[in-house]
Amino acid sequence: MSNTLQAIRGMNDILPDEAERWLAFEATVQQWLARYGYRNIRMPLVEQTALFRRAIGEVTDIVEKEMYSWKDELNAEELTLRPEGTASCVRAAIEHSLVYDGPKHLWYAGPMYRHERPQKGRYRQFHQYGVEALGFAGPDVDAELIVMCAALWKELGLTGIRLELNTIGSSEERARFREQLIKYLEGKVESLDADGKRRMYTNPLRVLDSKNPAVQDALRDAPSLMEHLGEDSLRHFDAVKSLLGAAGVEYTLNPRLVRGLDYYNLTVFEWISDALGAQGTVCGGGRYDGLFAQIGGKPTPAAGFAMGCERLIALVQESRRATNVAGPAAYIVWQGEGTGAYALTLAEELRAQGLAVVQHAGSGSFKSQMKKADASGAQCALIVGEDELKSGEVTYKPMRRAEEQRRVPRAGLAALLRQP
RNA sequence: GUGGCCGUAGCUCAAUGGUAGAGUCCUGGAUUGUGAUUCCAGCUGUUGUGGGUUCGAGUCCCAUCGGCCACCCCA
Repeated sequence: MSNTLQAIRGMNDILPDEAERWLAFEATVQQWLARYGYRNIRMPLVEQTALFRRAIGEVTDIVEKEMYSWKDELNAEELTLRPEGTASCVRAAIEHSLVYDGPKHLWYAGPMYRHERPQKGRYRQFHQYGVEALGFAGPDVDAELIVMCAALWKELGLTGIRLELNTIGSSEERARFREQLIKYLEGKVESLDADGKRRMYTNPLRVLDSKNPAVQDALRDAPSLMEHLGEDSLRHFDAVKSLLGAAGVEYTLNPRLVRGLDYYNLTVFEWISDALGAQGTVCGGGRYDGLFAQIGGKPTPAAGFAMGCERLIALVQESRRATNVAGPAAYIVWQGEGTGAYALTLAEELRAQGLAVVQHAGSGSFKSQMKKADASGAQCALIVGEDELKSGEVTYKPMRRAEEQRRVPRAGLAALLRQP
């Protein structure tokens, strides 16, 4: 394709058939958010690079190799296309003192950008819904966030999504554990793979998450984070677990779940499906009490999660038999001297009464117009010819049920079209 | 970023190294203004792109772009 332009790798066009599924999905999600009292916030797609470096962490995969960053020569600013939404959301909350008069429930949606090798369910531009509870310290919020996810899966008709849960304690507890872990890893250097060696000092907790069997073998006697947690952290986690139990939400504890962004503490979770291949995480989040202070705000507890639209819509599509999109109420077929204006005003009249009406556009024989009417999925064809024009009528021809066509006066058409 | 498989008509796919095809879609027709079935006819290609080997390349080789799968990572 030397001569033709195509979309950037990993950035997809969403064509009408699929876009309609997106609209249905988003309508469901937004109603669900409203029921939980979350309010919308919209942030720019571009932020200062420093925001993500500080929020997500210097040695995370996202910051190390996945960000679309560049220098805007016009203002000598280092900018980045957002790889996730939480950092922007918290930045906005600090900038506008959103939690000054109390905690806030917020949600946002939109594209995120990560320069990874594309794969099904993993794109360079992908879309998330993010849900953030800012200013709430208690475990009840963690539990509510998780419970509301479960409710959404149910509403979307999704089954087979499992919840993995863990606690990673406070940053102090993690720091102490980190030292112990590094000491342990130093004794096992020969058994680590390249990735493990690289991460040993920069991000040793992620070494625990390795899928390499040899590495896992070497980790058999590694110290566990859970044993390094203090009473407060354990109590918080117990409260989350017991609330989930009360709500009937099942989970599996995954002590190796540490998540890829540095800002998390205490509760972390992922919702995972096995129906999507290797990109099975459909939603992930947790508590991030340190983030506000980390990017220059007043210390403020917070928790949230993000879910991936592409992956969820793929699941919905798989689990639900294809719902046929409703066509317009009518397709106007017109032919003959002066019928164009008659058809146009008829269409506008019906639309003004809330009906979806497609008027045939362009040339085409009568037969081909009828074919288009059928292909549009319209409930009926409205035929306007010179005869109808003269008498001020319209020929009404139902297309989805066995019923004879008939001439009807223009006046009562809207009511007729509304009948099931 | 690493490794593997793949790329032919709008779509789904054929074609021993020897003339690029089918189905579908689309367009027109089967008595004047009637769709979805049927019948007839027609349109559709720089075989992703660029090189190379060969008398001859969709087919073999190299590069490149794109897709899929796994790793990695996460939504």
